[in-house]
Amino acid sequence: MSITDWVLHVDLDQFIAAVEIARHPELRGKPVIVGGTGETKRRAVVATASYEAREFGVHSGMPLRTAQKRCPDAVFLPSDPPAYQEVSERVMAVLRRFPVVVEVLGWDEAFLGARTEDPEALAESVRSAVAEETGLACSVGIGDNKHRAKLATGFAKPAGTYRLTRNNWTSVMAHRSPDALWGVGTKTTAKLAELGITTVGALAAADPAELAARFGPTMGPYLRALAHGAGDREVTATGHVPRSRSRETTFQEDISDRAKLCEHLSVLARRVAQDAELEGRPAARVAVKVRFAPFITTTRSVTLPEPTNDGVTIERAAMEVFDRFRLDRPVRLLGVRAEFGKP
DNA sequence: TCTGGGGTCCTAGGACCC
DNA sequence: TCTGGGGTCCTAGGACCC
Repeated sequence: MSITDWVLHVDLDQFIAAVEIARHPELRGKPVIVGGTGETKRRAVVATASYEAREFGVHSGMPLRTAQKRCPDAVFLPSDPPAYQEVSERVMAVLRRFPVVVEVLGWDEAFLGARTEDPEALAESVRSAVAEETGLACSVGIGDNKHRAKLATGFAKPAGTYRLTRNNWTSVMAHRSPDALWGVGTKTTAKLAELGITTVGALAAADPAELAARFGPTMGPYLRALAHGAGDREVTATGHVPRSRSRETTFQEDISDRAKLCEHLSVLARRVAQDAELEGRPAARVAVKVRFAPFITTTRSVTLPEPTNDGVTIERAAMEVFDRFRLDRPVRLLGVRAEFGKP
């Protein structure tokens, strides 16, 4: 009898939309789009669209305005993070009742580290327990590491299970575009295309030296390893220690007035200081982010003489950093981030 | 496609020191 | 002051993810 280590990736289907549908049952079967305040005229993007809305080409990250053009009959709802957080905690509690290690990835995702001979059976028990106790559907990817488990979930959706391991990696993945990999996006895919690499299979066979020359000594080999399906297999339940806390605001209308910007900056800085204090960790650096119209983003930062989460000090540091920006265009976003020192 | 908010990790250049 | 090599910190920016 052999006991095998498996990684399961549990991902709730259309999570935010599903929570809203659960509390507004009359919306079931309709295109539902959640994001911002729900007002489609405001600057905001889609957090989650229901499967019905996705039929119209609506997806996460799309401006609400665009979503409304594509799907004028959709129901638009405001985002309600505390509600999602609460449901998320209930789901995670269900997962923790299984004999597994649970590593939470976000509101709607978790890795499970499991010792079992039948991961499909475990996945099905998880799916039915979550459905029964929360009313939510989820999909489960089964893999021999986190990377493969995560990608497997994509093939499991909706409301299914899929197994991706070294045995079927090549047949499932080799022909796909590199951005199918977890950690490879459109930019890297475009750079790879310049090297003549347009598939996962080609990336797996690429010359490591050439990749290192293009992407650096760490990222180059890492990309090739990803294409082989390599990945971390360690699932840990220990909550992670945040590296930073930030707050940012996109203005409904661009602001040019310096005094108004300073007011916003001061509010943001104090909120960040509060967050840092709640975290119980002193900030070592303070960064200010300015997004100018049309969409030009720059960041400046400073190392504090001494780590602190004193609100006045953080606010003053943010102001000093802000002084270094040349405000030669209207500003659409301001942000403040506190970075914690190494523990 | 007039593009939110909250994060993480990597790279690279310059300063500074030995 | 015709000038090497390495280590580390600081800073800005890029890319990606949920």
